[in-house]
Amino acid sequence: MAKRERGSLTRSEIVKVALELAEAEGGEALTFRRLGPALGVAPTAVLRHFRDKDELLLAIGNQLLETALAEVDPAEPDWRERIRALSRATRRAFVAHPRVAVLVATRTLRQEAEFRVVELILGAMAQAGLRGREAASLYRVVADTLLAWTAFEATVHAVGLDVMRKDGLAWDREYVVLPADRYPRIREVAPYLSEVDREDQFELALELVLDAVAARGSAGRVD
Amino acid sequence: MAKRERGSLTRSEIVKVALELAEAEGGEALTFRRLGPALGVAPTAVLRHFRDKDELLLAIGNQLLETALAEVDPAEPDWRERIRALSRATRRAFVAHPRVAVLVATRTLRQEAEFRVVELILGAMAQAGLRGREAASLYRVVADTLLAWTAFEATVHAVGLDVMRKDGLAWDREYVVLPADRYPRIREVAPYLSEVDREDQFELALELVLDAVAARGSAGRVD
DNA sequence: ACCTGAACACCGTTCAAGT
DNA sequence: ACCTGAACACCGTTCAAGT
Repeated sequence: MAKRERGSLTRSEIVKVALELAEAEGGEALTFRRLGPALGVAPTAVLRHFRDKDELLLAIGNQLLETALAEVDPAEPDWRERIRALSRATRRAFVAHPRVAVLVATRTLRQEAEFRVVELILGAMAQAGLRGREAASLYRVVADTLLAWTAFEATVHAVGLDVMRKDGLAWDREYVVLPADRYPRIREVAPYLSEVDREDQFELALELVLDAVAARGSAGRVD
Repeated sequence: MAKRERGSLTRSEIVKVALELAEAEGGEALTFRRLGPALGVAPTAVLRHFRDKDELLLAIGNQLLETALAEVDPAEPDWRERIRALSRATRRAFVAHPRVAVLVATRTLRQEAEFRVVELILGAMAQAGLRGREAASLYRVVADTLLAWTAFEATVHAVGLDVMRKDGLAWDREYVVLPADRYPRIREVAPYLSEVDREDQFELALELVLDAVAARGSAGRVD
């Protein structure tokens, strides 16, 4: 534990170390009592910078989104490509920190980075030709699809790391052994389920939504 | 606390009371120390029926899915309608117990009811004309879309109940107040965001996926 | 076989006290 | 202003003991 000068503890360093701690030792290791010492400080010192644990969690989520946003070129002229870039970057950022991602992916962050993401998606909707009510509706489909898939993928990866937990998606090892007479379809498709590429799935779900946006927006398109 | 005979504590009663307790007092009230007395029993007695808290949680999730499945008519001949019925029933079951739903919606349950859901969706894929690898791929899009939206909606409702928490999706109250120069699109669309009907959104996302399934399956359709 | 009660090893958060 | 240390009110889980 490095010695610490008095004013040297910052929110951003706490977030960074918390992220590392949770990723290295698992989400359940993310406690003030372990985080303090990891920062070279008393467990309660962190509470001088974050009101409570939830505020720390949301800040960590914001950090993941910031990382994703940094990879997106806002000058990219094609709105579909802009959404793809955002989606892939978000997926990468969250999957790179799966154990933390599962803790924050389903949360509404209400932080800077989230607003920027919303603005980016809404900008794409507008360029696709969507306005008002319809823009809001399709925005939600896009945003929630991104959010949902990201959360899902993060869960899969986190579970892969936490070999201890009984949770999981080991279709090949578990589902194949089910009684074939009661679950004939699962039996049939099980070998393919285990080899489905998650990145391809993510792209596919994304394209379905973008197709819908394009179809509905084509009347008023600006490009 | 009703007096209890010795062998009278069952898994199904524990699940039922746990569901009620969590729904009435919030997810964080779902502890063995509170659940025991609610059942008229010592806190640790529940551990005689569930290995640990996680096993109890998965059993609660299974219970929600059972409720949903009971509403689906497996004899419905139209595969799209079967998926719609399943999706709506799942949505209803989870939204009816939002505080519990957020705890279990993103989990892989590996219980009876989950297998039945998978089998049902895969059956629909087969009837749509999808086989093997493609059936597996589109199954995942359908299942994950259902799962993700259910989790999302449950979160929104749970947050609505937990007025205490800072979390939420109060677009109308919060986002409108953002600096318009930095977030012009949010400013424009904010009023519509708050009035988007979630059930419609759910249906829309679902239809997009069903359209994709129908398009890819039309070659080998069985009907 | 099923349940209890004490004990163990943890939590987040508050708050008076230190520097 | 920032940090510490003790204290408070909780957790899940284990285990010897009871019936």
